[in-house]
This record gives sequence, structure tokens and C-alpha cells, in this order.
Amino acid sequence: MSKVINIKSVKLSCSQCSLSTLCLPRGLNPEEFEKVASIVQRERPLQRGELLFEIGQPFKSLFAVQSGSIKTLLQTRNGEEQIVGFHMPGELLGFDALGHEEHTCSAIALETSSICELPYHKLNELAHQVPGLSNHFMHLMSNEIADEHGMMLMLGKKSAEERIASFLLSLSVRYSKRGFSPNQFNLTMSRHDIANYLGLAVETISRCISHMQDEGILAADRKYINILDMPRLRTVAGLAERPCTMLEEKVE
Amino acid sequence: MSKVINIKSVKLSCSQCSLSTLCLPRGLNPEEFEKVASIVQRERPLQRGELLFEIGQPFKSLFAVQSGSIKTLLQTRNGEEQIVGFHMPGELLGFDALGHEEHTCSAIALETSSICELPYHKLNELAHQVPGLSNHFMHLMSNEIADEHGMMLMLGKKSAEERIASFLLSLSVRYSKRGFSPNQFNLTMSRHDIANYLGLAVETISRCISHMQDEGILAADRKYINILDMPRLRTVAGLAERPCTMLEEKVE
DNA sequence: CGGCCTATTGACGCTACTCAACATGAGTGG
DNA sequence: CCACTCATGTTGAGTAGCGTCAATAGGCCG
Repeated sequence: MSKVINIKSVKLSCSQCSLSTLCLPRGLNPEEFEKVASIVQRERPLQRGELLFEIGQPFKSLFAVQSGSIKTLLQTRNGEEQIVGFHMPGELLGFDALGHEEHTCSAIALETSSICELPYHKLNELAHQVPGLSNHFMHLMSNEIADEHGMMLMLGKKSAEERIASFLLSLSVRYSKRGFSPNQFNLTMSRHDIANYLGLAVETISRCISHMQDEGILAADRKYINILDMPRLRTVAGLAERPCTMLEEKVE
Repeated sequence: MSKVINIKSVKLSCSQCSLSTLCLPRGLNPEEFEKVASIVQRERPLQRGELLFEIGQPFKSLFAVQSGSIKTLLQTRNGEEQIVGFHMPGELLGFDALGHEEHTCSAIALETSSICELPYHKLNELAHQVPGLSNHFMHLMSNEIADEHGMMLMLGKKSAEERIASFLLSLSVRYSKRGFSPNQFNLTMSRHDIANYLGLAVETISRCISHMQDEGILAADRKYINILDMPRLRTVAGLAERPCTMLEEKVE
């Protein structure tokens, strides 16, 4: 939206990238920083729908989203799919593959996306020279585990509307951390993707979003989301400390 | 069941523990092995229902189950709980806390359990001396992430019966890896815990298990499970390669 | 033996899915 | 430029699966 990116700037090094505080450890000295930055590879950007890696491929690298967004998904032999994550700039992908030597999920671009590749064997070499590097990745993995516990809570206990509200809040927080508005943003994924991720039907997504519009909590026009009443959205998401009475306001 | 453990054997070192191949890296030389083993602490066994750690407590150690079993769970301010894992001997706990400096879930003993404590700051010191140690833990974390993706698939896409069948299969595989029968075992958790973990109601667990008994797939008597027809259990779990027709056998 | 907790079974209802029709926007070719 | 198609999203009607409520049975412990 606010930045024009030309082809050359894709070759941006980590030192010019505002997201390096998310991908790389804090507190590296310039020399260490440059060591890590030097192993990062960048290919041409992925187009919408293109595969970054596929389930079963040998694991060679971790990937960081520099711009755009990526979904990761499982596929079963029945042809079912389950989206297990949406990844936005500054976030790393591929941790699930590290223990298996091969990818356990596929990664697909949701829009045109620039990706940084971090070859794992080089990371391993650097780990001996740059103290705190393995720790940094262990922290990221730990956060991913904790986040997925949160998803299990969503899928196991929350209602459709709670899931959607929580999902929008999660996006809001993540956009906000990247310097974008927490209230207005464009979804990069389809309703189908959201439904799949949240364990719901597409129609349920539409209906709940319409309902929250009627309630004045948000305004939505296809991909565009405008959160009008953040506190109530938090209440619907089940994050309020007070007992959840708002949905019964009109009853009786 | 098959082993009598007296009080002194609780002081068992890693070198005598048959599970050390699960907790600790393979391929350590005896010297390295002893270094790692020397930092492992063991307290008195936990009794059923006792807390190993609680959500919000500062993170100091990883824990390994030596005997017994542990459940980990999230708690929300609404008083909801979501069990996020069951841990059996040889499995490690606490990876979710590593990135937060504090525990993001609570751990409770399902039965009398012996636990090994691995102080994190000592592990970190050893990481410099024992190559492959951080890698080992990253592998374990990676596996946990991949497993949780599988749980998201369960909770997002599978029916009640598929979830229960998958759950029993998962236990079967894990018991089997530990030298126990894959067909007969005792559940260490209650129906309530299973229901919570799988995002179902207790009654649904009972009904599905009864139904699978009627179908001759398994025999169950409270905690005791006897899997009579493993292939069909796999089919019900949705793991069969052939289209899933078995549930329609009797229809029309 | 009595009380309590866990598990099972049945009846009923609600949430969210399925099926279907329709609307809207994007992309394509004449 | 418009007409056409296709993909995506919205809305409605009917329904199935699973949750809730309730009653009962069985095991465990004092």
C-alpha cells in the first residue's frame, strides 16, 4: 500500500530490512549480524498459488516471509486439506520439518510474495560462531508450539463466532506489530481458506461476518475488514474478563 | 504393571534408564552421556492430580517423564480448560515455555509418576560442550510442532468416531514403541480428559467406544482397551488408502 | 454398607453443515 | 466497449451430528 517496491529492492539485504528484528536474534553485534545475513538467499518472488515447498520434500532450509503472505497446509490421502498456518512478513516457516528431514506440510503463496531462504546446514555452522543463534530459533519454535496450543483451544472449545473473532484479532495484532493499522486491513486469504483453517464451513464464515456487521462490531467488504468496536470484538472472541453477556443483550 | 519399582530405584541414573534413547540424543560418547546425565535431577514421585508446573510460573527446566503419565492443559479466564497433550515415559515437557520465560500451560500427573528435571541453564552450558545437544532438542520441538498440526487436522476435520479411533491408535503406537502391547493397554486418563482433549463431550466418547465394541473393533472395560481389529480401527480413523466404506456396510 | 465419582445410555435440541440459488467482481475475447 | 464465463462470496431452507440434560449402573474408598 504505502511502499513501492521495484525489482532491485528485492535484493535487499537483512541490514536494510525492517523485519530483521523478527527473523534474527536481537543483540547481535554488526559482525555477527553480517555473518548471518550473508547466508540468506533470495529467489524471484512467488506468484499467488505457487508452492514454496511441498509435503514430503527433503528439508534443506528454513524460510522467512519478507513480503506477501503464505499458507501452510496438511494433505491427507482422502484428499482432505487442513490449513495449519498463515504466515506474514517477518515470520519463519519450516520448523515442523526439522525433526523429520522432510517437510510435513506444504507452503503456498496467497499473493505475490518475497521469501528469504536460510539454508539449514549453514545455520548449523554459524550456530557455533554466533552464540544465541540456536537459542533464538528455539524461542521461535517454542512460540509456535504455544500458538498451536491456542489453536487447539480454538478448535476444541470455541464456537464459530468466537473463532472468527479470535482470528480477526490475531490478524489485527500481527498487522499492528508490523506498523499497519490494527483496525483496517485486507485479508490475503479467501473465505474458503479461513473456513478451512478454523474448522468451519465457508457459509458459516459469511454468516458470522454478516452478523458482526449487523451488530456494528465491524464493517466488511469482501477482503476489506474494518474493525469498528475492538472491545466488543474481544468480548465475542471470549477474551473479556467479565462474564460474556453481550450476546444476550437483546434476549427477553 | 510388569515392574516393581522400589524407592531406591527412583534414583536411577540415565545410564540405567531404558528410555534415555528417547530423551537424550543418540550417538553420544560415554563421556558426553555422563555429562548430560549428571545435570538431571529427580524429586520424589508425583501423586495423581499433583501439579508438576503451573501456567504463569517462571520457566526453569524441561521435564522428562520417567514413569507414569502427565497431562498438559491451558486454562482460560472463563474457567474453560483445554488439554493440549498427554505425555508418557520418555517424552519431554515444557518446550512451550522456552520462548516466554514462563509456562504457558499447566502439567498435572494422571497417576503416580516419576519425573526427571533438566535445568535449562545447565542444558545451555552443556550445549557448548556437547555438540548435537541443541539439535536434539530442536528435533524434539519440531516433532511436537508436526504432531500439533496433526491435532489441528483432527479437531478441524475429523468426526467424533475418527478422532477417538485416531487417539487410540496414537496410544497404541506409543505403547508399542515402549515395549508394551499395541493391542491391549490401560488408559491412564479419564473419559472426561479424553473428551476435553478431542474437543468432544464425555457422552460422545462413551457412545463411540460402545459403537466400536458392537462392531467388534475393540473390547473396552472402563480403562482397559483391547484392540481386536487393528485394520478396521485404522479405517475408522481415516487412515485407510481405500475409500472409507465400512461405516455404510449395514445401510440399505 | 453407604456415599461419591466415573461411566453408560436415552431423549431432545441446537449449532453448524449441506445443498441450492443468487449476487458480485475479475478476467477474457469479440 | 460489452457480453460471456468463471471464481468467490452471500443468503436461505432443511438436516445431521454432536452437545446438553437427566437417569441409572458400576467401581472405589472410608
